[in-house]
Amino acid sequence: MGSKGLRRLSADDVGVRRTRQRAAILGALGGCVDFVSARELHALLTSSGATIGLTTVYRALHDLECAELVDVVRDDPGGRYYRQRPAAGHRHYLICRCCGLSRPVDAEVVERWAERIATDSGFTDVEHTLELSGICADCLPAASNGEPPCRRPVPGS
Amino acid sequence: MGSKGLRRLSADDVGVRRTRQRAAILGALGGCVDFVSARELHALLTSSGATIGLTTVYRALHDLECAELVDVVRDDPGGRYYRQRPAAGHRHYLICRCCGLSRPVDAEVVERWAERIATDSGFTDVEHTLELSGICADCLPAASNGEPPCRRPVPGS
DNA sequence: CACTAAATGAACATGGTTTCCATGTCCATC
DNA sequence: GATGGACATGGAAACCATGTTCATTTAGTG
Repeated sequence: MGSKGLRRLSADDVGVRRTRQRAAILGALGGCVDFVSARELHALLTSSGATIGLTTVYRALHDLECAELVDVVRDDPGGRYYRQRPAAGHRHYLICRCCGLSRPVDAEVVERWAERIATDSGFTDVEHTLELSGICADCLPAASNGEPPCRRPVPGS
Repeated sequence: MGSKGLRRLSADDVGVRRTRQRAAILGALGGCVDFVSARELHALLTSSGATIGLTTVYRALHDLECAELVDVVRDDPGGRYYRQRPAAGHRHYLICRCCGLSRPVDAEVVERWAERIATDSGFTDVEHTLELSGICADCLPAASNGEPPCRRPVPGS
């Protein structure tokens, strides 16, 4: 397995190849505004004509995750959802539990807090995960009627 | 399924019974300092002589989670780990990726930040999850040698 | 003591993710 | 143009935590 991640996905890099499949995955990810699961991405790709295996999608997403080129959130049962990282640096999101709408939030405060915890605690190599979820304005009417999720069963608390 | 949660686990509550198994689960949870998985808890209970089904452990932990009497963290593949909530209110933890040592951290800053996001965003019913992980001082020597986890394969980034 | 809803637990189902492994593809070299 | 090794692919099967079913047991009540 290509456990080195696909750094820049350029043919110049040693040990990482640019393939039709990876290009397709990157392309599809770029076209998604919100978070998608590996299966959703695979369905998207195959339904648009691409020939690609589910395994390959999982692998590519995993590599992208290691390379920190995508952001990941988890839903309640533990499923992973991926989104292209909008800019440099570590981003956090506020996600609608109903429709999956995702919006990056500024978490500078939390970053600094986490750094302080790290130095104060005696722990090294401290990492953090942070997820915010709620009901967006569009979904509020439906959600308050106890209706099921509008589009996708995305992240939970 | 007991979808009402086991509120106070007192016989006064209508519809919730105190059983040998639940008492054992609560007892075992109380005896654990750090996070345990459902399976670990089940193993702990059966190996100490109790007769209890894995299903029952899952159900009880789920109920406790709903009742907010336990805190939950997830490891990388999505498994859940439970710990008795140390006091009232929402707690966050710093957990050693190597040995599983868990230490509650004061996250007032984050709580307030999350509330502000909630009001600013137009989202309602905003919830947050936050996890910190690192390598504790005791594990640092072993971890830096690339050795495998000391005791348990607990949470990751 | 009898009765009933709640709880139990073994077997089975589920579903997302990972591993296996045979095959395919790319690239440098001969 | 052929060769070989490293990297990549993908279908099938394994994995594993969790959910579901349902016959049986049990707690607590009347």
